[in-house]
Amino acid sequence: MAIRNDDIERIFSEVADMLDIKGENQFRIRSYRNAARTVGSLSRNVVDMVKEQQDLTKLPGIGKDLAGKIRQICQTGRLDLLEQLKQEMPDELLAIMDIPGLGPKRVKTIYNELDINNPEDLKKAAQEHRISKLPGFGNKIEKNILEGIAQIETSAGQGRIALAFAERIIEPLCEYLAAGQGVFEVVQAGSYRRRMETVGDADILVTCRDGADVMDRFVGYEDVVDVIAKGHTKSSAVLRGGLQVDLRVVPQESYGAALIYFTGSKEHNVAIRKIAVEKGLKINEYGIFRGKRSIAGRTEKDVYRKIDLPYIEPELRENRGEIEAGLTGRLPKLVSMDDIRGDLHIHTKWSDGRYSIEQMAERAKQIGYDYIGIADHTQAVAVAGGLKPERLLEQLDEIGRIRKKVKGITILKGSEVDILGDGRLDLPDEVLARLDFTVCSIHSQFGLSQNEQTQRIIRAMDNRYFNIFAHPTGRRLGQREPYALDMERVMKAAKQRGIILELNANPDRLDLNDIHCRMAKELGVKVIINTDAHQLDDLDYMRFGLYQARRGWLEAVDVVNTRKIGDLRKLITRKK
DNA sequence: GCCGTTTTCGGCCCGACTGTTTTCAGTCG
Repeated sequence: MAIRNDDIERIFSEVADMLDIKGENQFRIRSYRNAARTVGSLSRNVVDMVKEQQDLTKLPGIGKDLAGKIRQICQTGRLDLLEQLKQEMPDELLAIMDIPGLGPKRVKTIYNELDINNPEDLKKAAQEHRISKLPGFGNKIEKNILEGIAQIETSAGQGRIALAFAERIIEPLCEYLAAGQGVFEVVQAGSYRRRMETVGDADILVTCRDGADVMDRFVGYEDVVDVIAKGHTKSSAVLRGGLQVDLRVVPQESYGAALIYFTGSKEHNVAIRKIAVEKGLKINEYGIFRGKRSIAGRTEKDVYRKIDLPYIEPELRENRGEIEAGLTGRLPKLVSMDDIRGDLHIHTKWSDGRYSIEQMAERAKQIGYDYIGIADHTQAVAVAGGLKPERLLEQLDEIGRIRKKVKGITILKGSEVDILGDGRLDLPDEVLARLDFTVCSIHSQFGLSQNEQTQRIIRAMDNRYFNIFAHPTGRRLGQREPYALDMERVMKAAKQRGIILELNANPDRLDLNDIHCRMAKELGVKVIINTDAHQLDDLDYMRFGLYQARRGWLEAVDVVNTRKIGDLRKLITRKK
């Protein structure tokens, strides 16, 4: 089985957790956690880097020892150290660590004193009040453990929620808070502001006259079902539906510093604090300090400037090289909505869309686009009403008529052509030749092996009418895992053939992900952000695609639907 | 375990809240 980067990430993070329970050196543990993250956010396959005998110690946080361990995992699929740790303690203990309020120390105590190593036994012990008798434990902790277990049991498999869904919960809460007496500013921070594809909890920052008032108002919100913590400056509550909200009240002069702190990521913050320390400064959520004197804090920009960094866009704050880029003036100028001129993956009533070609075109015109591309399904996707070649040709004639009617926007004739199991395209070449462009995609046989799937895709790309590879991994957030494919090989094949990769902006897909976008940029593969709209409002999904593109460091030059129609046409015309 | 114009040792980000304790450890972000 091919080892993926996230396999290595998981192994290292399990090692870190187990070393933590053992009470090992905190900094050694941190090294494993850092390494897990480094590998997890890498835009290249580590397995390939090992095969090519690249120097892994060039990676941040990877030294000689961890490089050796990575090689071992890549070559054998396992890590001796982890196996050894599993001999020393049951790995079910890691499940207990997931319970809120239980960290390594308490888990260790529970395990040593009561020989409990799984959530079921723990639940039983708590019900029998054996936990509260342990040293350092009490009734409250015991009660919290039971609630935590219950929470995990009910929300099992739920976890993080999609960004678009979080938006519908967080925005109304912010409006509610902003309407409170004496409130100056309410701003969303956290992973939501960094526009991560999923959000684990909401982080909201408030400046106001009186913190206690805001906290009272917060816990009084109609959707609050549980208050986890409530202080003068910081409170946490759970909303109906399970989303946890952390609210922080900060003084206005600390607004920028707090926004940085609360936006994260944690890793970004650690990195900038480290730079501050090297300069004899200290950054916390109240400002940036020399000794006890605050030297900045009102705006984010001020704080960054004091450590010689330019403003860093929230989407970049993952400690994936943005700090080094900032220090050397190489930060990307991220693509934005103003750059987008069109959308080339639009469905209509002709297949499984809900509106007519004309309606979709009119809406696109309202948005301000220069062009759109109609791309309905082909016959193989029968459940979606895929078009047979004759029907598609009729549709092309219809688009010809609509072009005369709807002025001020170019309507391109396209098709979402199904990639068949053997790598053929679902339309004969003579029909493909009549199209302005194709988006090609997979809707069947998700279960092929990585090698088979990759070959299938590359074989399809050999067809000279293959322009855009749509929703490349086929994942649906929280519903369907991506099919197995070697993204690096696929991208290299796309690059050779002048094929564009789609970043599908549908919030359930967001496919490519951020790391893939970065990979495309580094390999020189062009990306197109399409909404895959099936109805009018879906056209507004473009912003979610943009968020993801920005997280992947993409600039307008990397994204083809920022081009004028003439330049776009050139990019989707392949050499014969 | 990593890292280095204070390099091969001695550092490694910072603070709030909770619960148990009576001055602080543990957890979290």
